[in-house]
Amino acid sequence: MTVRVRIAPSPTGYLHVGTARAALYNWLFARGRNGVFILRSDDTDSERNEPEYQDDIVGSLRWLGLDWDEGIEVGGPHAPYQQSLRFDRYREVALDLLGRGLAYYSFATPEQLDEFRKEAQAAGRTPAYDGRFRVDAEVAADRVASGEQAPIRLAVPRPGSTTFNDSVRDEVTFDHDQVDDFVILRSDGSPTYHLASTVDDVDFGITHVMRGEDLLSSTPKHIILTEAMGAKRPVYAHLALLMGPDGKKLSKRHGHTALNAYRADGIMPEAMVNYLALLGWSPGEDETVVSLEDMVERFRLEDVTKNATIFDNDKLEWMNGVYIRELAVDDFVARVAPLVEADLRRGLSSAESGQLAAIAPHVQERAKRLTDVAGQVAFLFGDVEYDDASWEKVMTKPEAPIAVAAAVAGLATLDDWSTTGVETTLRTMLEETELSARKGFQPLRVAVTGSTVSPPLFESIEVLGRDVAVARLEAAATRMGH
RNA sequence: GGCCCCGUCGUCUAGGGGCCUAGGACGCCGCCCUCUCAAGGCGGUAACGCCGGUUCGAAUCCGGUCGGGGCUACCA
Repeated sequence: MTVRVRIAPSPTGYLHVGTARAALYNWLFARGRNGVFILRSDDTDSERNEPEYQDDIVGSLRWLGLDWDEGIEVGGPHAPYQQSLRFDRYREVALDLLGRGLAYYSFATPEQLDEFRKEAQAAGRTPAYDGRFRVDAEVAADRVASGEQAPIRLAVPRPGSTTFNDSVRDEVTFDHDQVDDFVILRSDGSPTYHLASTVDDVDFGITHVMRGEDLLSSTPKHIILTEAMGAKRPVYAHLALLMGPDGKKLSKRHGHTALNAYRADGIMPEAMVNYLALLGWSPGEDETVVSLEDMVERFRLEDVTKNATIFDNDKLEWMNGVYIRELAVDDFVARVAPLVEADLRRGLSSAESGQLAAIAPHVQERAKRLTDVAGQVAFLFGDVEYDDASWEKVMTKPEAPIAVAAAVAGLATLDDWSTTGVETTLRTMLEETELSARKGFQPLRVAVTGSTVSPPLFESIEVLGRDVAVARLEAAATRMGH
């Protein structure tokens, strides 16, 4: 039987990193087994759905490099893959269950239910609704026929229990008195999540349901429903939730929860995938940088950890640096050029593109995020902006004017304008002025780049060009009062 | 409150009775390299929540306890 898995986000918010991780695990599982990966939209909540979110979900998944075989925007044999378009089907299932006595119209009032739950809780019993206010089928039918609106609840078999074998958690059992007679169809005729989701899983032939642990205790409901529909239950695998640094469920106050924010912050999709994959899964050996092919080949549900995992930005950033350094230089330039232009708020001329390409290898190994680069190369494409602290720290020292003057003298007449030419000239300057490299070069760096921190000095000067470099040195000399 | 899940360095993890004086990675600290900052190299810091039990032997098995998390809607 071919493996069929799905990810089913609700378009009520941007793609959450936790959902992205679940999507990745499903994708890895499918790809490693010749399976089918499906993207479905669980958009039953018309109040909170936004097209913007749907677009973000699709776009973010694609950005990560995850493709799907059936679903939103690609269609497939079970189209549409959008719950809001399948309400008739859910109603049909609910009515069928009703007809077979497996579900019933519920006339319990919210007050009754509320009171029941309060009493149960006060008595230390479980507050799950057991259907005690259920009325006779004929009575119910009459009331509905006379126009009364009522939700349909599933009649959970009592007494009873549901046991299932979770692929990551092993055997889990829920006694049915922990499971209430939950609503499957609201009184307005719309389906609840539980109904829509399990009908789709059945209809779409889903074989493995991999999802967040927050749905673990809903699983018996889904199993009872599935089997009431006469279908075979899928294999379940519940992934532990992502936590913030304080151990609480990852939320906005911890920083970013939306995947798109990481993209905007200069995280590479390849790094994100690698990081997310290892957040709760281990290939078993002492490896941290793993190729996508390796992941596909080695991913197994049994190797997914049960522990809740804390999202660690530092490690993500480190890994992003690793991936940035692995890039071919021209690929790096291609990814970074638009960011530099955005920062400049203008396009790069072809000469400037050449400068960017020339300095690229030197900033590539210094970047942790793609967005770091614009700031590191800004000195090439505009006037110098002196960083106050840098100026104060370096240019007020007695050796600063000496070093700058000597550099101007040397560079202005340099014939061989190359990295080595610049270096030789400046090292000669060092000997003449009897300054250490540190003391002699820092003033030049500040004069030329505006900061004590920059790409390597000789390369920076070379790429800047003689005219600009010398002009900046002279301007700095003037500013120092010499 | 009830039910369910989970507990190895600060974090992600390896480990599945002796290979564990517990390994790797991030972070942090130190040294080296060095024109700054990074990168890189080398070294260091740091964990089996606790209590019992089983066993010749327990991070590994069992029980309890404590701690964390999830669910407990006509939300998803």
